[in-house]
Amino acid sequence: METYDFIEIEKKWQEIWGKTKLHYTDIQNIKNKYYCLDMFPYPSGSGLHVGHWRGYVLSDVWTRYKKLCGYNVLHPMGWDSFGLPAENDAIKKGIHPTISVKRNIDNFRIQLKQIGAMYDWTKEITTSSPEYYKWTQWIFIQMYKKGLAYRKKMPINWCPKCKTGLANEEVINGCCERCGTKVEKKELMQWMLKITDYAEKLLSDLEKLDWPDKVKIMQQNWIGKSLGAIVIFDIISADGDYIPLKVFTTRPDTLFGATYIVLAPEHPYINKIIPQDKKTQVYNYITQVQQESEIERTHLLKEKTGVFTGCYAINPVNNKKIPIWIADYVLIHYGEGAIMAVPAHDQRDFEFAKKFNLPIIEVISNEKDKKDINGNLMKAYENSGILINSNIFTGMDSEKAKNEIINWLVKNKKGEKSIAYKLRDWIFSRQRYWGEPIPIVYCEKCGEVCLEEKDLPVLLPDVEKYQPSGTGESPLATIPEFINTKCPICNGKARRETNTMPQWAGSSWYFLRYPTSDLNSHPFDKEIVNTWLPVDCYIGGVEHAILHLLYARFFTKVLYDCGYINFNEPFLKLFNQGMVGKYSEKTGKVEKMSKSKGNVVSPDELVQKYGTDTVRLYELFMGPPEIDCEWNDTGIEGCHRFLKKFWDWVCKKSANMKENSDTNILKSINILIYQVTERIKEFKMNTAISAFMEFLNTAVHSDENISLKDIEKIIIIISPFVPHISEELWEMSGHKESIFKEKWPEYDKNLIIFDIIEIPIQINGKVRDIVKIKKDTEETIIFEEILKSDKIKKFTENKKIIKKIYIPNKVFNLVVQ
RNA sequence: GCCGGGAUGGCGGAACGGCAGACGCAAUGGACUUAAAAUCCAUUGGAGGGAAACUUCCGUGAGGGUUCAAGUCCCUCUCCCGGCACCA
Repeated sequence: METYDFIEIEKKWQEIWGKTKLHYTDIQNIKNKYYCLDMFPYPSGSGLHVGHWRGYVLSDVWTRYKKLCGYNVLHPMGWDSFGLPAENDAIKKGIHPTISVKRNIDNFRIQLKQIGAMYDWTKEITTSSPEYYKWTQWIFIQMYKKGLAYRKKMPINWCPKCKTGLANEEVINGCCERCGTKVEKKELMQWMLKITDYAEKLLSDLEKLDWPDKVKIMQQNWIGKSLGAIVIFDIISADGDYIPLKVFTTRPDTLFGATYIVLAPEHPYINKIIPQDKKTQVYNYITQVQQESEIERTHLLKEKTGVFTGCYAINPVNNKKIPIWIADYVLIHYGEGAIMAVPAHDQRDFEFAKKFNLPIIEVISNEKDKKDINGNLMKAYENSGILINSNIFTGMDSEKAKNEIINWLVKNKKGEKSIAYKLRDWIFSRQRYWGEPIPIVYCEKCGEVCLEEKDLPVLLPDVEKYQPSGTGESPLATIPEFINTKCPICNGKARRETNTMPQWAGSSWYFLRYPTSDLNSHPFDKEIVNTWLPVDCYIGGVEHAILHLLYARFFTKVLYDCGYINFNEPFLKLFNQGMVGKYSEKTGKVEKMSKSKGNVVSPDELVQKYGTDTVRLYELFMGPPEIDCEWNDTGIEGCHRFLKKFWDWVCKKSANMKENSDTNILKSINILIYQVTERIKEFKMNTAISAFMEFLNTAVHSDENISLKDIEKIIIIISPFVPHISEELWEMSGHKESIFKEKWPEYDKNLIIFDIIEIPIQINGKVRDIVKIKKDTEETIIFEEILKSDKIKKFTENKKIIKKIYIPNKVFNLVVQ
């Protein structure tokens, strides 16, 4: 009998797959199409670790399973190769990003092939190649033409270390997502994408997606829709004029409790309304706020600060004159950048009112909350209730009052129903080198001009210095050959935009490019994209739950509205594999594997020692694929033992094959097929593997005969997990063609049912005996059987059976007293 | 603070409301071997009783509840992980 020589076997089959191109997809054949997509990696210099393997092995098992089920599967791979790390590397080591990226990609491709995964390498794409980013620029143009891309001077999140602006989504706890440096504010002209125009669609379309609830909820919260009202307060300005001021509130029912107004420090009205004598004080405060970083300003424990403007506003419902304040707890970019403060019913307003001694008027009754000795609230009451101190609305339920007060406001032209979203427009420019140049020029005569498709791609020029200037300009700004250009309209002198796009740009549409990755005339073939997309199953880490997935959905919706595609969601099903962590000596915690944490486990030695198939099996066996896990080397032995045992068993049985399998083993095989099929479908790969182990444990102890046909079924159903050994065993049993051209076997429904079953007999809920009996035996007959049992008699003697519960074929419970 | 998710042997983890701990690791004892590795066999949640076949009680983070029956459903709490964070 041959021994299991995994090194030879794996080498052999990876070579054969490379030659036969078995897993290359015929895009023209749209029958039974299935698009399975991995989130494409950023090709870092440190290569793949066992954490990367987990997702790729999972998607490969799923892909191979789908192929065996008769689907024409597209499973491509590519590189998200623009972005900061390559550029930082260039700065540090002086290697041009084009070169380091290419080297890293070549290395990644080799490492991915080591997994033995079924990628179609003819569809490979690289976001930093001009052939690709030409079309990223093209999409930008489409957005520009629709008015979805615009320029705005605004304070952006500035990372002093990366020397670039960051999207709000890239700021974690006030720090740079990438390097952890405290983010500062910097006023710069920025390109923005109007993702807020799509807030409602991005929110409501979540409903139709087969995504983990967790991710949907995260996106929901990120978009942050709030129903409320805009209320118009008239301001009496410094000059005595009345100026209408809009505020947004979700609690119009508390309008009678509004005791002051707060404007964000950036509110445009401030200049207009401040009386002369207050100017110094107010501007000092605003300057102070501007100097604070976002993290300081938004720190929750921070005491409220603010300044009185010296002006007043009129509450439209009761004509009360209330003071207008400026405070940094009101944010300019949300709602109207101004609020009506209701300290009795909003904790933030309450704290502010307490600090500055502003009046607190209760307008929702509540008896439950404790009050101090003077009968004052100790904290704001934020729930609903019955209105008090609210004129004609007094006595009304607050939910009803919301509508009634809005109606009153509408009737009196003092407000309206309104919706606010937390989602903000997407800051789309980066002051860095290694990204897609934004296809815009500034002409002396024509001003801002967007390029046309024929002008694309705007190529990224070679530079000698990658260092960002730090002034907020990209390194491109130092290259005259790049900047100086001609206006496409008047042919006059023009300057190029020097900002580049963020890393998220290329990954926002790459799934559209794969099916026709070589197409030169268009970003994608409309017809082919419409048949192959949306992606049927998207597999990747949960860390992209908000950013990447939201941006990709946004791009898809824009292209849909432009008529380029006929679907408006890119990913029908999403599966997030859990991360693989390991204890880091540096941080003293179990963390995601990374070079900087020093906790990376390379698969190389494991592959050498046990083989790819064993590593694949172990990656899946460690636990449920969606749950995070901690890497532990010791368990891998079990998976290797199993494969050796499986190899030996198949070899031994093959030497002595019979025409038909014997009853018991046939039954076990059918149960195995049933279990494995169901568990793969549910992505429960760990339990699918234990089903194989259980089967083998009984099979090796059975001397029953087994037929070739049945042994082949087992090899087929194990092949998605361990493709190399399966191909070898398949070939050894006399086949010339790849096992992946086979069909997934069916199980015989009649064979997975047992005729004789064991029914636990419970007394008061505790199992006291088990009876073996024919399936579907009548209750009365089972009961007679039960009474014969000595074990049961022990518990029923001198007792009364007051209740009998029989759950057919499951359990029999006697309640005795 | 708010929103998610979780807590089961020494460890990773199984369990449509129906025999808790499948499968694997580690450990212990044994077989084979000059010896070891590999392999195979047995034991392995805790406590008690029995010479033994066996048997009783307790056990799924804590405390309540629903149910004939709860790891699973409901309420309260503790701890851990993830996301958001002055969003009016």
